[in-house]
Amino acid sequence: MRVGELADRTGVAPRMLRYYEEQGLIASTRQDNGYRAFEEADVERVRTVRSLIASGLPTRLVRVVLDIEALADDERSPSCSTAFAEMLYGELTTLNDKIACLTKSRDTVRHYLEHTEHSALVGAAEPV
Amino acid sequence: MRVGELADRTGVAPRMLRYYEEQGLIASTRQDNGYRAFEEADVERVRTVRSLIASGLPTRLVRVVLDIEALADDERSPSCSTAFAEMLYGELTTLNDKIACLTKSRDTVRHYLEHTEHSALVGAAEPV
DNA sequence: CTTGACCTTGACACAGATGTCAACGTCTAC
DNA sequence: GTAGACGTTGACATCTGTGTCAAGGTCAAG
Repeated sequence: MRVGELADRTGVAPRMLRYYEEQGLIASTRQDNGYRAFEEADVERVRTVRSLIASGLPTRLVRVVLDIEALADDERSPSCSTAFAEMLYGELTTLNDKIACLTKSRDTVRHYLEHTEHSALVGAAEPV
Repeated sequence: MRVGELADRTGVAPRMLRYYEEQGLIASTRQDNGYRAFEEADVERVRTVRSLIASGLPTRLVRVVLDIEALADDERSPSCSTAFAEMLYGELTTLNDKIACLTKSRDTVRHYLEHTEHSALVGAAEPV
């Protein structure tokens, strides 16, 4: 599919899709006419990219996470440099901190809403 | 305490503390000489602000979360406009999405690390 | 009184994510 | 073949969160 369709299906502007490609977060082949060609799987990938970026990860880290996700199934006992592993471990810690912080905020907001006369709204959000 | 001490104790540059104040995320009184005066509780508050911003929340939302947190203990059955409640509900959904996305990425990274020869690193990170 | 550490405000600069626009090529439909 | 929708690249603008610096006030120590 071309960039416009991918944009329609993900809700992400073509401009940003090109930017993500430039940053190495998504890939495309080229048609004879120079148009980008994306695959079905890119729809999911773009959604993941969006979420990760919205969650405060810089593109450079999004790339790492996606790369790891990609080889997770094949290479089950991978070897990597200690430096890389330590970097990942640092990021793991950062991710845990972010999750903890967001969870606390989420609970704060939810508890607040539950105590307003609009508490019915909260019904849908399942506790974790 | 003055801005320098708060900076030392939070690891956040004075420049950013003034910025956060400008954005309404923290408050200070002024001494006679014009110096900002912060309270003990601001140390925690600044840490919270940092975490929330690092988690991708824009300052405008950080303000809302902190405001809610502040009145959570006093006003237990607050009344607010439907529009505000709906906005909060929307943010609640966003927070849940971010948490889910970060959790998935965290698990991806952790599982990867566990399968490398550096798996010993992961020991500290408790599963959630 | 001077020095040095700390504070003030204000400005300018920068990076990352994003919007917008121009100039131009491609393709479909009339 | 021309119009219109869509694609391409490249440039510039904007917003946020930051860093840095200048010009100046405050204050404690020598």
